[in-house]
Amino acid sequence: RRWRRMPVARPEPSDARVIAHVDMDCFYVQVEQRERPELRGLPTAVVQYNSWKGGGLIAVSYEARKYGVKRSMRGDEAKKVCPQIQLVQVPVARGKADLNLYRNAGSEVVSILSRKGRCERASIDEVYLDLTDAVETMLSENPAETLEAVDDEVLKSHVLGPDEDERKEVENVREWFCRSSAEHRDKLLACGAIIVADLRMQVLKETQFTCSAGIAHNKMLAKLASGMNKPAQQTVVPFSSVKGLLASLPIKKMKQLGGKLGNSLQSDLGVNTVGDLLQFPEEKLQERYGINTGAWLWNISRGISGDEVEGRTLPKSHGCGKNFPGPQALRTITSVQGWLNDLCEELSERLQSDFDQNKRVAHTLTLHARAYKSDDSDSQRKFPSKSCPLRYGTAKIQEDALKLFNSALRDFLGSHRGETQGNLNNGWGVTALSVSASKILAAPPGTGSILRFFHSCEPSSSSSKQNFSNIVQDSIPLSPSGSVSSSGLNLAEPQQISSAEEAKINCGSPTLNRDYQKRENSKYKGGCSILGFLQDSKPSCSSSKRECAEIAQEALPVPSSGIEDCTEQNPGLPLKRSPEEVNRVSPPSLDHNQQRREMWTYKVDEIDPSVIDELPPEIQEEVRGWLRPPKRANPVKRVTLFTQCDARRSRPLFKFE
DNA sequence: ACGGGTGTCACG
DNA sequence: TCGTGACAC
Repeated sequence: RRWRRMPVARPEPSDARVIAHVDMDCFYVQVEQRERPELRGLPTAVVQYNSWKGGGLIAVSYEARKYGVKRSMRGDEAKKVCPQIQLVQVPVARGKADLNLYRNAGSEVVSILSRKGRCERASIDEVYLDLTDAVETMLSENPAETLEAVDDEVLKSHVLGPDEDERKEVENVREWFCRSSAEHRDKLLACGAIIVADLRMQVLKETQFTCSAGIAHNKMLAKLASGMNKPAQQTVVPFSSVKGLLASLPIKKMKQLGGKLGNSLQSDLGVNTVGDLLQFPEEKLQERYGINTGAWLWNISRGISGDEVEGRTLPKSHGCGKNFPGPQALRTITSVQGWLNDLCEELSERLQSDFDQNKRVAHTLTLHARAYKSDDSDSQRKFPSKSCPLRYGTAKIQEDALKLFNSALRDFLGSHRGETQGNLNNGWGVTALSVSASKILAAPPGTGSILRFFHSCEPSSSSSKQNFSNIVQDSIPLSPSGSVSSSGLNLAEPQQISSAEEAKINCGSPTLNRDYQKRENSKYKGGCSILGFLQDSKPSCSSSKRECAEIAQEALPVPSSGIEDCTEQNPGLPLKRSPEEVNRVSPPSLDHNQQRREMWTYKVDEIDPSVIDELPPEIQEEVRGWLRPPKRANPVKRVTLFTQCDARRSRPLFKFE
């Protein structure tokens, strides 16, 4: 048995750190209660999809918990145990739950919590803070007076005592701080507690949300502590209390041990508490669970965890997905395509807003699905994930996602006698679909102007029947080399499955019920269609368009898809250049990545410096790093693009060869 | 046929 | 590298 996914053991830093974990209280409920204040104080739960058994609960207020309402109950069950419960539905968009409201609320909180110290967004409603520096300066500047000046509210914390059973707690941090036996480490935590209490108060004032927090010397203990006194309270774990705390702590309460590994520890080793783990020598644990996991287990049983707080307030990926349980399973390419289009549309919007807000672009598109095949006994067989370079623009993403799906479906069905034609299939059904965008990096400076430029060219309404570019795109034959993505996948459509439906794609009319099976594909809209059009432009298009296409290819930090590489359809234009011809700008960390280097082709010395100022501070720093010592390129002829749509600027933003 | 939808990470 | 699996909320 291999144990994957366990964190790698890292040595604890020599100096004591002050780490906080902040956890929003029943977050989705609070967000909904802020929207509808009349729900405040009432037993409330947030449900999604309430038509089947009242929907599934995903957040439960503390008032409702008193009645025994639990997460993962059905709405109907909740009504039984708590008839007066207020059930609020998650917003629905494009036929699926839309969590943007909560994501945005989470961002509000992060922006406040990140004011002090390094901040890691651990999930939509959880944050880790490294307050070591803040505490050290606080302690060095005014040791004792700080505490005098501090509001009493801010001094309220639960402080775990050293005794295992008798959880003697101190409520007032000042007393605890000033007690004679106080160690330096404890004073650090006390200051941390004050900072955290203050931050939580700011969160409450500015967002109306309450949260709970844990303050300790590492992430693991801070996380453990944040859940010990909820809601709206905070808990400190002094060093001297760690042993006693862990000794009696059920192993499954520890993060990462709530699943199979925790089960194995219980049933295979008879370990029920973290303390029980102490008996096992590191080698024994490594023998059974592997070097890394074994070492990690040995460490956490002693309260040792060196994981750093990553300074990251933004997500590393965006995904959209939906399940189609049981009878709802999708059984035709057409219905899959319909849903894929919806999912991709949402993803595209989220990518656009990530770009607008954070100046970041994603580089990889991945499709995941679950499917069954009834003919084979193996009912829930493994449906492979597939990925490809991500091209911006809704229509592009939709197109690529469908190709990924078809490619994966072919693998899934295997070399099988799958005489799948039309909408009839060999008993396959898709029970889950999702698309995600990853490898999100800072956009090269000026990308925004380019995107805006193309955006202004595009029709304002994305919901109108904008089939022009789709017709163009659909009519483009895949070149032999274009059908193979850079990752080596053959994404050519399985003709026997989809060609019939593909032909009908543009004839559909919108439906209200999203029943993609009965009606032909309802929506196959052009999103960023001009950009797509330009990227796909063929020799037949006008020369000015070809120029634009080239600009798009060259300037956007977005790979032209490996699926169909239109550069080969633009003969005579200098689309490909060797690295020696231009100074290419790319993040130093990716210097080894040949593929990515070829996508970014700015002349370092010709980037308008003012665009850098538009970037968020964290990204500015990175970008400035790329801009240092510009080496002189050989003189070349150039094409200059003036961005007419950017009225603020009179200078050309870019010059291209 | 279901906690759903998202997100992160280690590993081969 | 990509794809998988595990885990969490």
